[in-house]
Amino acid sequence: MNKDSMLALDNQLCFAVYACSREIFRFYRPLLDELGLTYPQYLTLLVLWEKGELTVKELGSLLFLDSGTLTPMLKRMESAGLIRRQRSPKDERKVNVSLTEDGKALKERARCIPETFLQKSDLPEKELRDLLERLQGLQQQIRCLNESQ
Amino acid sequence: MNKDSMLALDNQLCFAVYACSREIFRFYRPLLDELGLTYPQYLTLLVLWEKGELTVKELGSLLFLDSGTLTPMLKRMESAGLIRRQRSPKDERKVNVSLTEDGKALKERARCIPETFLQKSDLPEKELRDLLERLQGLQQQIRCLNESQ
DNA sequence: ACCAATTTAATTGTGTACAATGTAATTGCG
DNA sequence: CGCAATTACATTGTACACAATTAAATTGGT
Repeated sequence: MNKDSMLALDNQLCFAVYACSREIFRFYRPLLDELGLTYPQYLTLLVLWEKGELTVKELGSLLFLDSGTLTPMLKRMESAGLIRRQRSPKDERKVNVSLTEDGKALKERARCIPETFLQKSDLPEKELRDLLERLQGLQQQIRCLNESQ
Repeated sequence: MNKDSMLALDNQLCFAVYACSREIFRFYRPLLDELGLTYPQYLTLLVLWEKGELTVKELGSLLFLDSGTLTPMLKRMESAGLIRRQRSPKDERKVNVSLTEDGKALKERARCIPETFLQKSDLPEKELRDLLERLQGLQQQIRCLNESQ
C-alpha cells in the first residue's frame, strides 16, 4: 500500500492488456502463417467475410485503424491476390475494398482458428465471453474519453 | 448461432484485447507527450523505477520484449538522457541498463498518470482490479501454451 | 585446459501503428 | 453558381514488434 504501488508494472491494467494482446498474437502466428496472413490482415478479412465490400473508411472505423495503417496493408493484401481495391465511380475519393475468389476461399481454412483458441485456452466459454464484453465496454468508455478531447 | 458467428469480429476476444490496448495507448499519449515519452518507454521506466538496474535480458523478460525491440528503444532513451547502457564488467555479454538523474526525476512527474486513468475511466476500482487479474491469468495461460511449442 | 554448446545482445528485414501533411473530389452555404 | 470547408485516401517520418541471423562471451563436459 505504499505510494509507489500505483506505479508498479503488475498493477497497470494498460500493461496487462498490452502484454495479453501480444501473447495472443504469438498464439495466432503459427496458425496464420499457414494461411500466409499477418494478424491485422486476418482481422481485415474477418470484416470483409462478414460485411462484403467496404470502403477504406468503413474498414477503418470497424478496425479502429486509419489510412496510414490500412493503405499499405491493403496494398500488400492486393499483391497477395486476396482483395481488390478500386476507386468508387460515384465518388472518386472513396476506394472500395472487395474480396477476390482466393480471399473468399480462405474463409473455410480460417474457420478452425477461433475454435483452436477456444479449445487450447482451456477456459470456460462463459468466462471468455464475460471478459470479451468487459473489454468491449472498457474500450468504448475510453474511446468516448479520447474522442471528447 | 449460425456457423459464421465464430468468425464475427465482435466475437473475437483477440480483437477486443487488441483494440482495447490501442485505445488505452491513445489515452496515455497526451499525458506521455508532456514527459517526452512513448508508451513502451514509459513501461520501461516503470520497471527501472521499481527494480533499479537491470540487464537487457531481465528487462525483456519482465516486459515480454526481445532485444530486437529493446535495443533500438533503449538507444533512443539513452540519447534522450533518461538511462545509461553499459556492458557488465563481470560478463561482457550483458548490458546493464540504469537510470540517470533525469530518468529518476521523471518518476514524480509520472505519478499522476495511473491516477488520471483511474479517475477518468470512471469505473469502480474493484472492477478494474478484477479485469487486471483476469487478463494476467489469461496471458499466463497462453504464454504456457506458446512456450510449450 | 579445450572446445562444442549455450547465452546475451545487436543487426536485418518485414509489417504494422499513428501523427502530420498533402491532394483531389465533393458538399454546402451565401 | 462560386468557393471555402469538409471528406477520403495517400504519403512521410518515427517508433515499435518480432522472426531470423550474426557475433562475441561464457559455460560445462571430458
